[in-house]
Amino acid sequence: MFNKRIKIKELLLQLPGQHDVVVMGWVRTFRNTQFIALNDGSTNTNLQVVAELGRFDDDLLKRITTSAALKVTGELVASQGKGQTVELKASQIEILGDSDPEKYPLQPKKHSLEFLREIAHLRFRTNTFASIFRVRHALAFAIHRFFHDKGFLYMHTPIITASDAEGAGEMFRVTTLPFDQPPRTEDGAIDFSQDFFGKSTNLTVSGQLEGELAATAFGDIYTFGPTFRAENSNTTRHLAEFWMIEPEMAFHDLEDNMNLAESFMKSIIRFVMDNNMEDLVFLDQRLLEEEKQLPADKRSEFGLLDKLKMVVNNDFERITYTEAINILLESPAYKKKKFQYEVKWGIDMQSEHERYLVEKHFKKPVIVTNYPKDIKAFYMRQNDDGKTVAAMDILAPGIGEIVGGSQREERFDLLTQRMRDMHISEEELWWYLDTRRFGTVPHAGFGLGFERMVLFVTGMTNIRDVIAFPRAPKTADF
RNA sequence: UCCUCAGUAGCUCAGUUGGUUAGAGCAUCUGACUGUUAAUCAGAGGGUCACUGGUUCGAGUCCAGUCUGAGGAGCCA
Repeated sequence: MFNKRIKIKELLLQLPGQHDVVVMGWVRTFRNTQFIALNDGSTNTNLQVVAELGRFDDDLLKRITTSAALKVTGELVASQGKGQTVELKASQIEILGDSDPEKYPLQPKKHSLEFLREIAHLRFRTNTFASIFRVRHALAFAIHRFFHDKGFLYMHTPIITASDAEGAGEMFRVTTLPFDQPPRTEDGAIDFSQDFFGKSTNLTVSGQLEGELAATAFGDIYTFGPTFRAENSNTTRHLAEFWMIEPEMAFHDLEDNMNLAESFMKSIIRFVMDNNMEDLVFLDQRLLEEEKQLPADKRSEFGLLDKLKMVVNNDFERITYTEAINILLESPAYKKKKFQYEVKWGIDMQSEHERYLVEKHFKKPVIVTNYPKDIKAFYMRQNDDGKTVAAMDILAPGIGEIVGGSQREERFDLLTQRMRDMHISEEELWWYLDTRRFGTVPHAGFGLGFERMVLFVTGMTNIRDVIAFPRAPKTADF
């Protein structure tokens, strides 16, 4: 029977005097053969368990080592010590699972994030990662709540797809064909008609096209699922397997889209501030400590909490691509030739340009709209100027692009023309084009990289630290 | 994939111009102490200096290649 157990987060709120309290958790430290710091993952605040001298056998005390799992029964009493108001005076201590101190790699001290990445299966037992993953959970929950409250339908779009026309990068192939001796057609090509699905298939790079199908029946839908990109990207903000949120709304234009994206981001950040303040305070302090190591000019201008408050309480800056280029052209950075890459209308902005806009010029999230059509995807709605499309990217300080979206091209002729220009097969996407054949409507949507959002809210800087078991080039452990 | 930097004890790191037996703090183990807060004090054990090859009388140190990691860039969310 484990259900008498009370979680430490809940117990710490209670008044002293209760008897027969049962807690279970893992030992963080055991000080002075008397004081056990016990953690059960419900909060970073440890419960101090007091094993009074002489009350327990030496054999038992020796087994109370870092990360051993314990069941403790006792009385909640006011603490005589300074670090806590209440503590648990143990009457019974049971070792549920031993932890060999010679082999257990975590110590009660600061570890580097690089080292913890190598032992990702144990890093949840550190305060930093416990806070990150509680915040990650809260964000995921807040996302579902936000859309549910607005009457959106949660769609599960396929993970295996036969379409390679989504145009969002390299894909992972899915096949059951033997890779050493695949069947061949007469002209020597691999014969996918003999493969499991009877055609060439891949892991999805986006659920958007399927999302549009659902949106043109339900009105408002969203997807929230895993996404796979086989790009050889070795950066702090790319993964081969990541989670993406893709809302798609019928009867929405670009402005509706921006309004939704902005209120969405603010709403989920506010939810975390309302429900996980302890974790945010911890992460705020962690960031402050970490940045003390950096030279003054490399430090963030604001602390984590200040940054989040600012985002929630202020409107995002909204500018067009053309305005963005003009700001860059008139910037001191440009005049002093600080940019490595050329700035002129028509370029795909580089990281340094986006950084300048967000971190130097506006110092808050920026929504850039109406990009040149030549640098954007085929499905984005063409503007009347003939040069730009109704796209919008939200750029966040320290992260870069966090949201990418657009109003979709709902006009059949313009869409198919664009597909021909960009050599995208109309035959293969016949089902997608059907939405434009039968009751087409203005609609819009966006994609938000979930891990990038978690980075932003936790103040972490490497995306591999905000997903439990990161998949990236040469990395698929655990 | 490209550029830069790094790889020395379980962890974090020092190691001089190439020169005898490679060091420190923390962790671990042993003992002491006991209202501690990453407890403290004393002692002990712990190393294929990433790997392969080369230069040299002699390589942790110099050179080449490989692997791994970090930061930046590209691709993007």
